[in-house]
Amino acid sequence: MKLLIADDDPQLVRALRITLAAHGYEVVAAPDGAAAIALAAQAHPDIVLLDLGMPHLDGVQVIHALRGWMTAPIIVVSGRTGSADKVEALDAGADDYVTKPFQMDELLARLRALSRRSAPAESGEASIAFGDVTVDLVAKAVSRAGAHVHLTPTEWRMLEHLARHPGALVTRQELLRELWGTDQVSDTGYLRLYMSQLRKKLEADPAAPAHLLTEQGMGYRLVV
Amino acid sequence: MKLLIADDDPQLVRALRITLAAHGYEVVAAPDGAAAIALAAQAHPDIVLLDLGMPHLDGVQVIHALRGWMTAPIIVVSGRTGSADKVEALDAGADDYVTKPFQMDELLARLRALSRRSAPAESGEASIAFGDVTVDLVAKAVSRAGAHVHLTPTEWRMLEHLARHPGALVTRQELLRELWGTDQVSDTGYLRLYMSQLRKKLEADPAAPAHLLTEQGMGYRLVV
DNA sequence: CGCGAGCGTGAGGAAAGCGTGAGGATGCCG
DNA sequence: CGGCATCCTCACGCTTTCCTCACGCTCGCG
Repeated sequence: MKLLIADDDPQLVRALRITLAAHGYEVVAAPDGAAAIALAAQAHPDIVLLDLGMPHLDGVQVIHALRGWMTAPIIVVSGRTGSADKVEALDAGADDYVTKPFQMDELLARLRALSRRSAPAESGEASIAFGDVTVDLVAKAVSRAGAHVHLTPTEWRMLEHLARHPGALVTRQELLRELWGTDQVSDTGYLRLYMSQLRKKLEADPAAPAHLLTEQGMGYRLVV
Repeated sequence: MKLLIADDDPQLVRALRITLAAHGYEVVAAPDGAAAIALAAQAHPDIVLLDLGMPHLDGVQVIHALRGWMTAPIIVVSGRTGSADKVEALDAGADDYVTKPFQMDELLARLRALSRRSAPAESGEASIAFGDVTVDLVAKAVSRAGAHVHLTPTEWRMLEHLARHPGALVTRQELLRELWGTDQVSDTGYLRLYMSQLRKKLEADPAAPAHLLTEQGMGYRLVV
């Protein structure tokens, strides 16, 4: 998560940089509006932290300029507490407005709230594909060569679990616990049966599976 | 734009309702947490305005409950100014936190900022079509081969929910929560009945549905 | 070359889930 | 008060799914 800080107060920037870096953010900083715009264009930050009281270029103008081409959330940090200033900044395109002085944990929480909302829009790992099969984890739908494939609930849950860990080995215990809520390792007859049916529905040659692989003595693996 | 206000102060609710209605919002209100959850399930608000200090159910619990199934932005309005309260609410899933007393124009600006950001994510199609049936989600009207089809309220809400997620599997829990606001998984007699009636009205052959499909053991799916 | 362990797959019965007709309960409106 | 639309309950028969059982196959190993 990359963060652009635009503020002309070196001490505040220093404090922010240390705290934010400690919380896993990558931080870049600019001391005035013009530099902030240039840096945003170059570094593509995920979130912008923008001070309103910078020299040479009004904060609202900076917001307008940024909003001209980027959609990342903008949090305004300002000493002005009047509602007119807040309204102006928010309507210019800011997503949040925090007044100085502020508690660091509140700023961090607001950062989390914004990144939480913008994250799913950007990187939706909602579906995975292997061979001519696509698995849509949100719609709970499976298609093969464009045609919808019908799965029973147990088949689906089994495939879903494998698809959520593509490439990883999934042990039999894990699948049993996931599908039947039991830790019984006694008989694994179910697994063999349902894996067989999945392969019949999804593999070109069920006898020689290319993606739903067996790891003898361990479990199963979905390779994409 | 529909707004849900959850607050136990009748005077504040009244003031908010008047101001927000004057700015073009459709307003529904609930006096406590449980009612807010039920109303949210029923009314599909675009934004939720949530007071933290309500009786019977903690505001944070309400946020968790809402976040379990809906993604609309939540603005917390609270008299508590401590950063710990803010962090807790934001991390529970709230999108913004405004402290009382607040300026109405600031709240309006924050509403605009949130709706601006969530609008493109949520905006689905205004109407969808399958077979010889057209579902107009804005006008709440259904036509088949050009002729208007009359649906009862429950039938409509069921179809609407399916139509808003075309191709996706909709679980029975989801529909029950949507139509009856309950988490009862006990008996699903309603669903079977209303689906039967929908098919009679919309499918060429109700016995062999082509679009309103059953996924045994899971739920229903509308394929276009 | 025989053998046992692990795996794949077909068949079939039991159980759960589903569709639908009939009809009572409820609320609305003239 | 009576007609009407809607919601919901109940019961029955049918379909799908689940799971057991049995058998054949592959592969590593002595």
